[in-house]
Amino acid sequence: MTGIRALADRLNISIGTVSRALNDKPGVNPETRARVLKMAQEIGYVANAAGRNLRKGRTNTIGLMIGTGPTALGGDNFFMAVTDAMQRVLLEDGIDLVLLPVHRAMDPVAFLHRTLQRGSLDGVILTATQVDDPRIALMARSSLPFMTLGRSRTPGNYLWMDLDFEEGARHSVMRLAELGHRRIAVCVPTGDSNLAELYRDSWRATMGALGLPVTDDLSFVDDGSEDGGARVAARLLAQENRPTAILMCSEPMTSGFYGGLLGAGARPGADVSVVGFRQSPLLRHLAPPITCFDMCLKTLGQDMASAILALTYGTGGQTPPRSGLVAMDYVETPSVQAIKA
Amino acid sequence: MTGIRALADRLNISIGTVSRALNDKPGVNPETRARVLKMAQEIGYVANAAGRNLRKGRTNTIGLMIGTGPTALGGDNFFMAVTDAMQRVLLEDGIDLVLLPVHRAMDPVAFLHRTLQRGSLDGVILTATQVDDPRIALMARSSLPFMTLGRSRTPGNYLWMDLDFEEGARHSVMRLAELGHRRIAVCVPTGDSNLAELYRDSWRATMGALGLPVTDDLSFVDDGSEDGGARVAARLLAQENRPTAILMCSEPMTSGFYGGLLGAGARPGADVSVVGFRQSPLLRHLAPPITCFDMCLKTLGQDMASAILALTYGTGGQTPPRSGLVAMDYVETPSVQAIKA
DNA sequence: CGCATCACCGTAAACGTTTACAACGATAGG
DNA sequence: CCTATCGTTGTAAACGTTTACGGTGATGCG
Repeated sequence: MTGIRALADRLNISIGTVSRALNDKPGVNPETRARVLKMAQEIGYVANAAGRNLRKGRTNTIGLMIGTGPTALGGDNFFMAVTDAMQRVLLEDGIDLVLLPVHRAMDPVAFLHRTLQRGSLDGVILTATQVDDPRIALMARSSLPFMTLGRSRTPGNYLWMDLDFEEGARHSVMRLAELGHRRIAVCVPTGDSNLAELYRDSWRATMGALGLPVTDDLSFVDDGSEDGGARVAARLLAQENRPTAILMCSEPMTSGFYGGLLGAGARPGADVSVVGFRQSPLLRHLAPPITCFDMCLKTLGQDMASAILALTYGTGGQTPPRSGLVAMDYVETPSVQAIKA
Repeated sequence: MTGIRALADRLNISIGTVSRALNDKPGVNPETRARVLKMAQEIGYVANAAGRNLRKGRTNTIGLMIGTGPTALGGDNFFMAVTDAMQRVLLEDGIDLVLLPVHRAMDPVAFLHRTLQRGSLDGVILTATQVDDPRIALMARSSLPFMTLGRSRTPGNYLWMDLDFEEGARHSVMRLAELGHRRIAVCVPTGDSNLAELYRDSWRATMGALGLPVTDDLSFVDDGSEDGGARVAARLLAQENRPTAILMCSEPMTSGFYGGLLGAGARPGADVSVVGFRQSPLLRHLAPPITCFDMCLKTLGQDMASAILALTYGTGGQTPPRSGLVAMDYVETPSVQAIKA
């Protein structure tokens, strides 16, 4: 004798009434309801998850698919900051978050497919979206609510939220041009990250609009590690007609790039202006401090949590959440300096 | 018509046989089994989680209870490193990991109690154990397998794994004494963390054994932030009979302590020897580099995952996992220097 | 009084799976 | 031929909950 049965027996009423009382359904005597709630509190009854899930066809669980390793979105603890804020909102509604980590050897699509089939999720959040991401098509076919952190070029109208790094790249280039820079480089990690792709596209477009050169030797690519960043520094310094500024799109690479410059006797800021992407513990102690974007990851996480909640559990009443970009503030430091006339 | 029923109908056999075939139960014709598996693969059938959970009374899910915020164990991305390694092992057995984050305003015990009652977990891993942790008694009463990352003084024989920071403190003190230091301080964050408690106890015991002074002015406590570390530096420098060395037990505090020293014109290493705890991105760019312990978090995560798997799903055959400490390597840098004779 | 309405409650079906049990035909042994 | 055994399969109960449905007594109204 366990579960709701035990509770009902102890009160000498039926399990139906107990269930109605606990779930705030109409048609139960207020006095009876009070007795049920009191007894439930007393014996610490909580509805069994599997039974409820099976009957209601919903699990109160949202899946968060993340990549792992150095090339994960933003690297470092970007992810923790967003996740923490998300969980805080989800918990208020009693919704669990389960991590779906994708490691190098796994096929993300097959993994996601299996997970969907198990029916243990009410909704899904995809992160680390690729330029052309087959997971989006899979989700769309699945009829399960989902959204993405980051955009993809996969067509279809799904819900996404993203940081406005296109505006970030545009603003950085314009500011550097204002300071007299003409050879402004960009650096992205290898891989298929849509973030990197859009960032570089925006750099290219802005450079073109300003009549600045957009040549291959201004576009650096290496793996998204500190070593990769150091190699980029070496390659940049080796050019006879050096870029005077660079936009970095990866935190570890930014750190490594700094190290590469300093190791070769070049001064960040004075010799090569550097714009990073996100402030992070990894970069906080760079000297000079890195120019980068101040992004409110807490807001991003909260907004995403609210959005997936509305999408998944929302009654038709409220307005559906809209896709959108969250702005970032460009914070300039001596890592960006004017060209000496 | 959905689920296993659809699969059975398509093959014109009963759902019982299908289930037996999929679960490798004996008593099913090999040819039939092959047909079932093939068809399952073809239509992408995966057993519904809720149905299976309800029937089998197990959920293939392990809960990981974590603190959040700056005082979380090890701060920074210590947690991510361990979790990532854990998940990799769990995934191989098809076990999910669900995060149970505890925020400041929540009562961890009530939260854990509710979660247990829901019956959605097969096992639990507790982290950030307090000196006297009521969650351990709760788990022990629950008859659910559990283990902890970190020890507590709560009696009872439960399974735990931990980093051997007692040995770390002991080794650090002995090494500093060998270098001529006599006034060796220790710094821990405020709060009830058992890690900090044991660390300081070990410092005290080793100091005593070596006949070195153990006075209150050698024991610093402040909140576990960078600001807290900076305040400790100020207080230390203000003493007339300054400590010549200090053991730091928190990453952010170590970073702040460095900043405090440098801001006051004191040189880490030359003026005050500093031993950190863990190498991390936050500390990687300190100058001089910080002396600290090299701990293999990947191994720790894997060991913990294997242990909780054995404890939760293990057949009686294998030997039960044992509690234990994982060793750390003391890596000395110029942040620790000998006393000038 | 007869009937309809109402508030409240109990009953039982349903969710999708696993598994104990029964059933069946085939084979073997007496 | 009868029976026992074996291999394979079908049947149905069970897991714990939610909820549609029907039932019951009380109340209101004509």
